Amino acid sequence: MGRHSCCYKQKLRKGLWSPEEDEKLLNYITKHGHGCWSSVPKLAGILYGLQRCGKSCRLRWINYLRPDLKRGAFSQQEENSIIELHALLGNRWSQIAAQLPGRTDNEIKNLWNSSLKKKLRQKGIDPNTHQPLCELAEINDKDKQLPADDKSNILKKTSVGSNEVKNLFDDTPNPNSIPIDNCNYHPLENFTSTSKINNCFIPSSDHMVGLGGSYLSFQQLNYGINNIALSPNSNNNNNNSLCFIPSTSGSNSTCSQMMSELNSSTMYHSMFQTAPNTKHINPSNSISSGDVDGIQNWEFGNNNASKSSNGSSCSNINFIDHEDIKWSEYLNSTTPFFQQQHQSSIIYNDNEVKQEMGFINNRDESSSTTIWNNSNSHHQQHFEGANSDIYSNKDLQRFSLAFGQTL
DNA sequence: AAACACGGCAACCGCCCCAGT
DNA sequence: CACTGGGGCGGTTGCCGTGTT
Repeated sequence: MGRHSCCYKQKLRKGLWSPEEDEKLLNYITKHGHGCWSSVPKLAGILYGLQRCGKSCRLRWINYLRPDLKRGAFSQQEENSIIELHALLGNRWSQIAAQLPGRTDNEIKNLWNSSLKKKLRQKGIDPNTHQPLCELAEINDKDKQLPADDKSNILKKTSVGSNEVKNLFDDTPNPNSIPIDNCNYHPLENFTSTSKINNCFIPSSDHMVGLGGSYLSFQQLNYGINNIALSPNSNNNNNNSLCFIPSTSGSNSTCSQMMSELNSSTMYHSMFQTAPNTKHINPSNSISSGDVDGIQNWEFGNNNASKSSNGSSCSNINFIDHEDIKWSEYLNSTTPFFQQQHQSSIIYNDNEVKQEMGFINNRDESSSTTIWNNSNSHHQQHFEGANSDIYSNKDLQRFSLAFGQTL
């Protein structure tokens, strides 16, 4: 390709900017604005004798001269935010920078490459996947062992059934797994090579008065969702994001509240609203807004038998039948997670899910976003200004199976 | 004191996307 | 529809200061 056209000009300087050059560029942009960057060197060259190409001027302005830049070292909070955002967005430095006022993508990229990556590795976390290093090693080993046919048939193996579902909630070591010292986490074999979505963004139910539970249950989710956002990560096919968006048309205040919280969540916007290629999927038939309080009953299956949870009867609403929601057509062609067929009506109640999944909801901030990371340690990290739960890969896999039945 | 290693950082390079023609 | 140029982005390079041997 060669150098950019604007740099073919003769006598254009390269390398570090001198204070004099900074002053020339600053004076020019202060008085005239930058406008078309390619014209900056022409005009600034005439007016101030600046001998730089447009690209160089743009970079210098954005990364150094811009008046709204925050100087100095990154705070611990900023570092944490970068790590968390990187887990969601990958190497989309500009999008990460958009969430950190006064910081540039270049700055963040440098920090990541020089410091944060090492810190994560020291903690035993792979900086690319944000998963435990031992888990990754095991996944890779397993993938190498899988014959091609097995890989292509993995989804068939995960077709919904009580036993399979139960297995998904089983964290006990796989007897066939490769032992790794000091690693007590064993990935879910059926999903390791088909994971396409690494983040699942689920609105919180902190304000779900009367529904019980301080986290979003399947039934609540199922009731309130009529929109899905998928945010493919072009840089990392295994780090896509998915969001269940609550109904905005439902008559109940819970859904409105959830939507309001979603809209005020910077995390949500960074993941979906500002992310390129985000697809919002509106089902052709929205979910009817029935009596929320009526959805108290809920059946769940296990290896032995189905049983009912507490609550009154629930004859009208169980899971939304997948035929009522036309997500499946789309999702079938989007992510293997949702290629599962609607085969059973296994549903878990809140306590069952909470217990089985080991969620320990000890959030002490009423308005925070919580991330359960990929490990089974239930480590939580908090964001400000949001009120949502983000479940990542492993947990999403479990959710997905359950949702797969309804989609 | 000199050589070397390392980390932080600024800037460049190459590519992609998109609007205009 | 194809081409072109500008803007933007992520990867990479190389300089420089500091610490270590």
